[in-house]
Order: sequence, then C-alpha cells, then structure tokens
Amino acid sequence: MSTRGRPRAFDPDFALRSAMNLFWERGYEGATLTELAAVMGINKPSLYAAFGSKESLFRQAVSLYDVTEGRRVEQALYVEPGVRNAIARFLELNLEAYTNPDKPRGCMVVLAAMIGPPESAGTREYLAAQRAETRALLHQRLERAVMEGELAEGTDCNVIADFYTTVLQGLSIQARDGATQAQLRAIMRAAMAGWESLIAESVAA
Amino acid sequence: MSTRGRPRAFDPDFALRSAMNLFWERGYEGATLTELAAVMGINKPSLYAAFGSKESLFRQAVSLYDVTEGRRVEQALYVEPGVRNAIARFLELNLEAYTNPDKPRGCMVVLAAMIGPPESAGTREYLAAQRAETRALLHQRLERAVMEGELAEGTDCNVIADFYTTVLQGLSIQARDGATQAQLRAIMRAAMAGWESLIAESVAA
DNA sequence: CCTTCTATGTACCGAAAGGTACATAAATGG
DNA sequence: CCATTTATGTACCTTTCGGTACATAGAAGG
Repeated sequence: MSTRGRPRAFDPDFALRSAMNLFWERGYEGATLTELAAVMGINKPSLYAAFGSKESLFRQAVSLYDVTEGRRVEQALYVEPGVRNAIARFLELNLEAYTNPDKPRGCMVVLAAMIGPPESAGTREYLAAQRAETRALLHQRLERAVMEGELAEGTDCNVIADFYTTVLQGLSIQARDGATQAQLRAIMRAAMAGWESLIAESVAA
Repeated sequence: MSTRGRPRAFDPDFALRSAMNLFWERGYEGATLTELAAVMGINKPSLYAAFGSKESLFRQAVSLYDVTEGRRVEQALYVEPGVRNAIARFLELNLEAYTNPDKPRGCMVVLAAMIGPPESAGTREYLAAQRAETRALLHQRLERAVMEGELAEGTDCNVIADFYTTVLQGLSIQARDGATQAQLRAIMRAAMAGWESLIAESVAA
C-alpha cells in the first residue's frame, strides 16, 4: 500500500539524530544545509523530500531532542520524592547531560538560537516556547508541593521557578565555556544551598 | 600633520556605537555588513577603511560595550561596602541595564556569539574571554573579602564566583525572553537569599 | 513487461554574504 | 596651481547560502 515507489536508502531516524547533533553543536544559523546533508549521509534533495525545509528539519530535531534528552531528565521532577530533592536531582541530571563527552555541551534549547537575523525569528520563538515549557514544569512541581502541604500556603512559586530556570540556563553557558562536571555540580549545590531561605522569603505577607 | 587628505564625513564614535547596537541586537553572525553600514550611516568601503573587517569591527564594538556598559556596572563591586552588598548591587545594576527600554535586552557579551560556524570561533573565544573576565572580577572581590576578614579563611571563592556568574548569565537569557525588570529583580533576590548558607557551606573542611 | 510511483544524484538557481577596485571628491603641502 | 593624500560612492568580485529541476534508478501493481 504505502510501499510503492523506490524505497528510501537511508534511515530517517539516524539522519534526524545526526542533524540534531549538528544543530546542537553549531546552532540554527551556524549549521548549513550542505553540512547537515553531509552528516546525515544524504543529498539535499533527499533531505528536502524527507524533512521539508531547514526550519522544518530544525523543529523536528528539537522534537527529537525533547524526547531523547529532555523527557528523561524532566521525569526526575515527578519521580523524585520531595520538592527540594526533585529540583536538585533535576538540575543534576541536566548538568550531567550538559557535560556528556559524547555530545555537544549545554542545552540545545538554550543555545541553538538565542539571537540572529529577523528571518529566523520564528525559530527563536519556537525555542523560547520550549524554554517556557521547562519553566512551567518547574512551576507545576512547586505548586504541587504547595497543594500537598510541603510548601507553605501562599508561597510564590513563580519566583522560585524563575530562579531555578535562570540557574539552569546559566549552566548551559558555563558548560559551553568549558566548565567541568564537578564545577557545574558545585554551582548546582550553591543554588540549592539557598533553598530554605528562598522558600521562607517567598511566602506572601 | 595628520590632517592630510580628505576629512572623513562621519563620526566614528557614533558609527561604532551604532554597530555595537546592531551586534548587540542580532549577534555577530546575525548582523550583516550591509545592515551595519546602513545603521552606521556609511558605505562599506568607509567601514573597512575605518574599522578593518567585520571581526575587527565587532571587537571594537565589544570594547566600546565594555567601556560604556560593563565598566560602570562593575564599579559597584568595589564601591559598594560589604561583599554581599557589592555583589547584590552588581547584579542589580546589570539587570537594570538588561531591561533598559532604549537598548537591546540582556548582555551583549553573553548573547552575541555563543554558538556558530567554525569560521567565527575566534570571535566566540574572544567573548568567552570577556565572560571569564567578569567572573574573575567577582572572584577578586570575594578574595578581597577573605583578606579583609569579612569572609572566613578557607572560603572557596571559586564556587561562589561561579554561582553568581551563572545567575548573571542566566539573567541575560531571561531578559531576552521578555522577563520584566521586576521579575529579574526577584530572581536576583532569590539568588542573594542563599548568601548566608552559601558562604557557610563554602568553607573548606 | 510495462506503467506508475517514489527516491536518488548531479547540476544548477537566484539571493545574499563578506569584501574590494576604481574613479572621484575634498582637504593640505609646496 | 598643482601634486599628494585620504575619504567617498558606485559597482563589482567570489563564495556560499537555502532551495530545486531534471533525468534516472528501483521498487510494486496490473
């Protein structure tokens, strides 16, 4: 039925993963179609036939990143017992991923398209929405802790979520700048050191 | 003596400042020579005669950024009394600059060239060195506090400096993503909330 | 076997990138 | 007044960008 015509000679999953890695390493603008096709092991017409356009390919690469990198790490937020613990573990899993020697350093969602020409504004907004998503997850976990009575009624979860989001994003930059995993871990511990005073300060008057 | 030949018809300071603003807004790769020349109010040959090349122009723009944006804000680190206060004020001045409605959001040094093609690796390293400079300033201020007895002997200033550097860089991303000044200020307060426990934890065994 | 359908590789497109040749304009030195 | 020096504007260079036309290869359907 759907097996009409010449079968494709490449593995789309492998190709997309290769594209993801290059986008992750070089960013959206920094990865050229020619390089992308090369690492994917295919020619440009095959690339366009299978993935549509550079922007479309990028979005699919981000989706793959979400599934293969993001999802696994975000689970800690729900699996780990206790808010504080959950957030600490979430940060830790992130920083471990950021320094994986087999992969580009830092988070693709943070680094791949922070800035650039007006033509690619859509791509940047797409990534910004992904970042907002991560913040929302953190926020949800905090609100759940309030619901469950672990955090005081009236705790301002927005500030706490914003703070840890900021640290998380800063960690990506540190990772790209060459920080070791031990250094990143120390930064994470520093961020968690303030937990008690932070939640104490975040209760509405 | 040096006033031979046709005098230049444009103000190099204004031109460089305009270039800085475009690089700040769009990043190194994202700002094209044609756009740069346009906002500088000159033609490309004049640009090349006065500033050398795109990379050279960029470095001069970063230098100008250092002088006009960085220096002023870094002074707080030394002028403000007390380490904690100095760092808090330093972060605050930064975040106020990051949300100045008359200027691009966030820090140019953090945002303008985080990622990109191999050709511009030199530019990225140049900016990375600038970021290291800022961290070094923070570190120096902390060590001074140890010297002066304000912080305990054996305090690990590296971790503290890394932590606040990470927060500072994260703030640039938050600013670009549209956070208000109030939100950024709340994040900074959250980062400072952990001060006491952070310095307590950072004393060597 | 022949048509139909999809995938492939080559070779190319127009646009835009960074950068420059060159003729001319505007100043100073003699 | 003329030579020299530097800046300007136009028009162009080469390369590379994202994207595609087109002829061909390889499978299934009839």
